[in-house]
Amino acid sequence: MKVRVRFAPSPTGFLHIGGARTALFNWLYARHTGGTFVLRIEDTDAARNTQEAVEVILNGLRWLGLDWDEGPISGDATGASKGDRGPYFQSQRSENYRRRVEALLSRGLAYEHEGAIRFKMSREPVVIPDLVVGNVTRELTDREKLEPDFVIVRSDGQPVFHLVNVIDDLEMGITHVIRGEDHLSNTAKHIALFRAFGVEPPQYAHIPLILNIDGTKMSKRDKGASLMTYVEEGYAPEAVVNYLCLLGWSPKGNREKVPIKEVIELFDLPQILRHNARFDLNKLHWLNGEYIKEMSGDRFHELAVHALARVGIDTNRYDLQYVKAALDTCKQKVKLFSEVPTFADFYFKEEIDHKAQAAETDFAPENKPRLKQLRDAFAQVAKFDADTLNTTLKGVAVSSGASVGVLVHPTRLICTGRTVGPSLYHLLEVLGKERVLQRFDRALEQMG
RNA sequence: GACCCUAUCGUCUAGCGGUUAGGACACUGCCCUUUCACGGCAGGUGCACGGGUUCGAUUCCCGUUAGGGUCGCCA
Repeated sequence: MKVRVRFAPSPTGFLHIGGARTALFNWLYARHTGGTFVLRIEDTDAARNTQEAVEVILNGLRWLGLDWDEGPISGDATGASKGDRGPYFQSQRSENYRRRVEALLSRGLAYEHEGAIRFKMSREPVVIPDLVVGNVTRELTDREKLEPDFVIVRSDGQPVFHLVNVIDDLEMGITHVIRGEDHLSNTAKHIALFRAFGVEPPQYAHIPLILNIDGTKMSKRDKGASLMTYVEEGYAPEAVVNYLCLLGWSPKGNREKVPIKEVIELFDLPQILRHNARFDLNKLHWLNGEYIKEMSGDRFHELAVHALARVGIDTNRYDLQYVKAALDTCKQKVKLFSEVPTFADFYFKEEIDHKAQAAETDFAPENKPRLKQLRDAFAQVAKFDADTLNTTLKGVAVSSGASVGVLVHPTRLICTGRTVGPSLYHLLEVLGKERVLQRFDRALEQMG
């Protein structure tokens, strides 16, 4: 039987990083088995769910590169979708639910109570076969012993999650339910419901949760809980996906950076770890740097320009070759696109603000004659390239009796305003003689 | 309160009865480089605790502790 898995998020206005990981594992399993990945929107809470909230999810999945074979095409619940098992929005499936509830009612498996409809739940322990956790025997809690039956349709006529989730999985032919471990206990209800509908439940695989680095639950309020954080902070999607794969699963062989194609080949449900994992931003950061180093210059360029635009730097005002050359000096240096501005903003500013603390020492009075000499030497060079500038600066150091460092640091500060950045001589070359001399003149003037 | 899941360096993990317990991130030195980063070398830190089973337990079983989850007319 062909594998059919699904990701069934509720459009709350953001995509939780844990949800993204659940989507990823479903997608991986579908791709690994040659199965079908279905996207279903659980928008039963009409008041809260908006089209924009659905778009957030769709865009998040697209950003990650998790394409779905069936499901919505846009956030419009009544719009077109792909696949023949729709609708893929629960808000459009009321008739299916109504029919199913009628069937339960007529067979005496559900009953009305205070305007709501309750399902007659098994009083016996339910065994949950789970591909990750193993067989779990779920007994009733003391509270459930008081009242084992549970509401499937509210008194206002709205069906509840447990009901619609099961009906949809059943009608959409879902073969494997891969979801967060927070659903493990509730699975007893789902299994009972499937049987009430006369079918055996799908296979279950409950994956461990992602916790904060301190081991606490990651809630909506925690920084980093939303996938958008990583989009905005300048992470590359392939790095985020790779990192997420490493949480609760391992490619073995002491490997960390693994191309998604290989993950698809290696991935399988039984190897998923059973314990929760903490989200380690340090490792993601490192991994992101690895992906940046290997990405094409064009892709780096595109994402870096975007990062600069985010802080108000419009690179379009500059010559394309200049922008490319400038960004090339940063590619091997940054680990995050949000770091690009601090490495490259000086290329795109006419006036440089010098970091005050560094200026105190670098712009000391005794440095001024040496820097003036360096400025004039730079003005004389025939070819304004890194090698020439390197030898020129060293020559000035010798003739002025200063150490190279005494010239290097102020030069960096004069031209970039910062104490860290790209390789000095290369950055000078890219800036060009005109800008460099301008910046020297202005700084010399400020030194009084 | 009840029920369920889990437990290897600070973090992610390899391990599936006998290993000097391996790797990665992070951290600390040194080298390279007169910025930062990369790279190279070196280093410290771990099988939660207590009982079993076994010739032998990180590995199997039980308990304790700790963490997480669930018991909604939320999803």
